[in-house]
Amino acid sequence: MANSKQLGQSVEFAKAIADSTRQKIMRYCCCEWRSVSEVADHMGVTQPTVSHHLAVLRDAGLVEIHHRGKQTFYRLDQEKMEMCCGELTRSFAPKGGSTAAFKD
Amino acid sequence: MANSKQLGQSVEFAKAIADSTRQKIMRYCCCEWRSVSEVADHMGVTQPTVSHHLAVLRDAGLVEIHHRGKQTFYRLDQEKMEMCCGELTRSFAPKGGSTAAFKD
DNA sequence: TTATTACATAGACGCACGTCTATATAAAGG
DNA sequence: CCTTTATATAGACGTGCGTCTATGTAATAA
Repeated sequence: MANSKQLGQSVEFAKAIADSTRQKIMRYCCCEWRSVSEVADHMGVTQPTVSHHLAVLRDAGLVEIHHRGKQTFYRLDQEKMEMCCGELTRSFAPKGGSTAAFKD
Repeated sequence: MANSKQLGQSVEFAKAIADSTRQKIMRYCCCEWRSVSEVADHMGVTQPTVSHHLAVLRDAGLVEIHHRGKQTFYRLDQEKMEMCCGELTRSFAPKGGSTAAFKD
């Protein structure tokens, strides 16, 4: 039952980022540690909704977590993001080199 | 150009590839032109299901289309794929360079 | 201890999505 | 014309997902 790992990884990654609210959270948590309430205040959704989305990102391994007191801080794992995007590129754009996407 | 459109593009792209059947089709149509029935025969789903998934990929601009006689051929647009993956990387992994995803 | 704060979890609701069968459309041939 | 082949489309059905409210849990302070 646990076959085709690589494909499952890319599918799980795509599902994790396939939501506008989640991508907003990802952008907000991209470069700074953010608490749950901080994220909830910054966006137009409730705190449980934010917790749900952060749990999805956590299960996909896309965020780092850090506890301090009563608060929980999340930050996007940029390395993991780059790895997943790179895997997508290698899977679905094998013809291209590594520079085609970075033309100015 | 509107920066807010980029977000919508990334969400639409993620939604388009966030399905295992669709990713299988994408892999099968990655480097060769494939007819609809050819894809349906290669996978375990019906022809209308394949047509549906190809329509989703077409609406997202991820496949090229070519008609010949009664048949319709599809091929994954690798350039578009690389552009979308690059946009994801630039959005969610801005710290990394263009080579970090390929480290061992 | 109790109260408060921050977050997670459970359950419900509605909508979107994947898959199917049935049917329509278009092209090629008899 | 009619038939066959290849694909697209419509509709139905079940499942998954995003969001909410209500509640549980852990940490801090009085």
